[in-house]
Amino acid sequence: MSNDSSPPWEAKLAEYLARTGLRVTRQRRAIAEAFFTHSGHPNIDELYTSIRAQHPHIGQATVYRTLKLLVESGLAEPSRFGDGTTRYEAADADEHHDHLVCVDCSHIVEFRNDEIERLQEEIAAAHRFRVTDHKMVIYGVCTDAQCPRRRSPSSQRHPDSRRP
Amino acid sequence: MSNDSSPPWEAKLAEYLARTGLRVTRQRRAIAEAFFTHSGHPNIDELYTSIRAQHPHIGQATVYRTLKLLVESGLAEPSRFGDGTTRYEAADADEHHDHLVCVDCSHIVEFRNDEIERLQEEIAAAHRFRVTDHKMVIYGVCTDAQCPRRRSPSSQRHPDSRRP
DNA sequence: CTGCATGCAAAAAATTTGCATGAGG
DNA sequence: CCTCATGCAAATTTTTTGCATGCAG
Repeated sequence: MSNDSSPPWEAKLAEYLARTGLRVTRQRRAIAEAFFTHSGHPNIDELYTSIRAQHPHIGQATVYRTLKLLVESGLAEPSRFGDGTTRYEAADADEHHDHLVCVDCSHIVEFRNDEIERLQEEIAAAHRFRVTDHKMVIYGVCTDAQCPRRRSPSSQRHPDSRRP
Repeated sequence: MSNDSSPPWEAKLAEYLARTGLRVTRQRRAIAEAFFTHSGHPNIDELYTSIRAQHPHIGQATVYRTLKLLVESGLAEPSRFGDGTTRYEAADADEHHDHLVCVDCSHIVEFRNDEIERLQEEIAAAHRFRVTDHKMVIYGVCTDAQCPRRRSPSSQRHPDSRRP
């Protein structure tokens, strides 16, 4: 793994950087690779940790700066799921999806629902808004044993504005 | 204004505090009153500022602590709209609504759509989740002159993980 | 070469917490 | 009275920024 001739994000990133007059640096490539290789919805700290393994002297600030570039270029998408950190995932311009988050184990399930997407456009139009983006997060609890960290069925409010 | 014999939240708050073995203090009453009187979706800083006018020596930490109580009691609901702060609004248990946020002027419009609510339950059920809460925010731009701070039609990405 | 990029550490911003003092029931 | 609550400041946590130096083009 990681010896693919050229992953698709490489060209998109290079194109964005060129277009914006920015440079393709070793760090940006390393951070982008770590990001696109990482599973799930990592936050900066998790990315920084996994990057450090291969590139011990990349600074955390560079990870922040590069993820911001990835978001601006449309390659990454940020979300907040209530743990106080911003989490990122690879963006797919024409296949937006939303999230279902288990408040017990923090497991995240992605889903897409065209009807909801359509309703959102409809609602925005009714209020004379042109949609630029939208986020929907459903917080819940697994009703069967799927949830690995399943706990007692109390204290199940959504975790907005909570820190661990 | 503010000389109503007894606003509805007063009893609910007292009941919650009693049930939890906590006390009804001058500060908690003052903060709750400021919160329920405040229009829009204030954050802690905005609440603190408006409370200060009447109660100059209430500390910011008390505002944080009290808003947490209001959320736990179900009287307030927290949301994040992308400006880096947690904003609060009075909660209405059986009339959940979502938000439409203008990325130019930060104006917030509330809306409710039963079809979306229903679809959310359906989606959660399909993934064997029991919904505890959900949040949907549509970011957009006013398409007519409603938006007071309307600016150039560029730089219109949603403002997640952004600080002012 | 020249200016953007990086690392480091300090700064900011939002929120939480420790502790001595104050006050509700 | 006896806790719980508060104010204040310090501590935490996440993210941003300043600056001297490094490196891409």
